[in-house]
Amino acid sequence: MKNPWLWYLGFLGIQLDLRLELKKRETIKTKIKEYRKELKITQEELAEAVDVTRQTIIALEQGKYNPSLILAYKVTKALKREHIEDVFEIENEDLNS
Amino acid sequence: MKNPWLWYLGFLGIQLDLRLELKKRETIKTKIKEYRKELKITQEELAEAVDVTRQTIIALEQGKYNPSLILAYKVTKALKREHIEDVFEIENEDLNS
DNA sequence: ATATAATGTAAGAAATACATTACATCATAT
DNA sequence: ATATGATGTAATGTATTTCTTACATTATAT
Repeated sequence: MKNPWLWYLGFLGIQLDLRLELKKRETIKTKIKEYRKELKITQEELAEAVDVTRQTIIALEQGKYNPSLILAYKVTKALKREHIEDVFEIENEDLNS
Repeated sequence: MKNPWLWYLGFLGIQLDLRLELKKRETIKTKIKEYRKELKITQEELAEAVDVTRQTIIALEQGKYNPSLILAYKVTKALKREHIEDVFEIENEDLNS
């Protein structure tokens, strides 16, 4: 990399990459943790109730991914909520992922 | 396969396999097609609106898979419905998949 | 202070949602 | 009767969810 302009372009590229990465991985805010604590159940118990691993619950609580509809529904019911949207807050920001 | 009992067991196994296969792939009834026709839009138009391919819309209309939450949400809004559950009817049968 | 329960992190394998391409069928209009 | 638009099927590839295993950290109780 001799040419500093090319180098700079590369740098911009990396920045863009990081932003896209954030945009993709970021949000899908959920109230799972909040509601789970209200019900005084552990991650493990919730996991068993909806038939996934504890890792999956952790990832969901941290908004790390976009769950399948059925899983979102099961979690909603396990947390005694009526609508999926009560637990998973989907915002316009998420809508370009 | 000389022993007919073994053969029969194998046969039962295949039957079970087929049933499980159905159970997995089957349902997730949706009203996508119904609501889409009400709005007089084509599969292609809906696909563009929610930013997936037409193949994906076809698969969803046929209940061929369990969409991601965000996709389910986008489709719900594109069809002018309030709740995801209005469009995707998740039933107890689906809950062991 | 230390054992134990609960939560978090990481990395790789497995399953499946979704994309892509190409072609087939069906309906409707001309 | 045939062109055209809308819908359906199939096969293969890519991306992301979910599982598995193992270990690290934090909270709680004794």
